[in-house]
Amino acid sequence: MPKSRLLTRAFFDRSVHAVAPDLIGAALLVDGVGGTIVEVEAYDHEDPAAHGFGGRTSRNAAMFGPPGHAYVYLIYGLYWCLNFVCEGEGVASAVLIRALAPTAGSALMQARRGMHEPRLLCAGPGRLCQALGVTRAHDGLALDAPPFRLQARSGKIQIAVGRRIGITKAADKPWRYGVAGSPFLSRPFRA
DNA sequence: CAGTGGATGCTCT
DNA sequence: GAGCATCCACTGT
Repeated sequence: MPKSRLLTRAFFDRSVHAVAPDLIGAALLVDGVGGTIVEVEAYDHEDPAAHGFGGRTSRNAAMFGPPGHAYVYLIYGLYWCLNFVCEGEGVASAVLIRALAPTAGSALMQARRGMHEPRLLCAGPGRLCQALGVTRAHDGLALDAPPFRLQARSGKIQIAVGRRIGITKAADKPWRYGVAGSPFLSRPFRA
């Protein structure tokens, strides 16, 4: 087994704009199922597009909790989205996990998704939560303990930057990060 | 390929 | 009651 550094709270207790690109290439497993993170977006506490911007509510409570924990919410009444809480407790900044390159548990992911094309198993925030079985039950859970397992990126990689997807407020901010050439992105990065 | 619209339900105003 | 950090099926080139 190659040695691997697990991501703990200290990793997330930094600016969300530093954490987000550092998550590209990291391994994310939930109950042993998952893959390599290839796309994320940063949402900071002064960001009108961020759920925590308007203050604490019952939905976004986990965003105001300690760093290194999950914030999971339901979007469009249909799909779950997984975030990693960053910066200090009470700051309400988080990284949205948008796409993985599947590496573990593909059969289970295919069954959960009801489809078989590897490229689309985890290509999008809703899709990857469906594939990994992430639901409201994971909201507020620590990321350095089961069912989560997060391993730091080992090698050096080239990280692409672009505008965030699917939002109307602060849509011009270049806070989307990813692996430019990956076939597992929710959408390609513009050249 | 690109573009459009429906599904579906929770949260906040 | 409006809006939503989405996805899929379907249309038309």
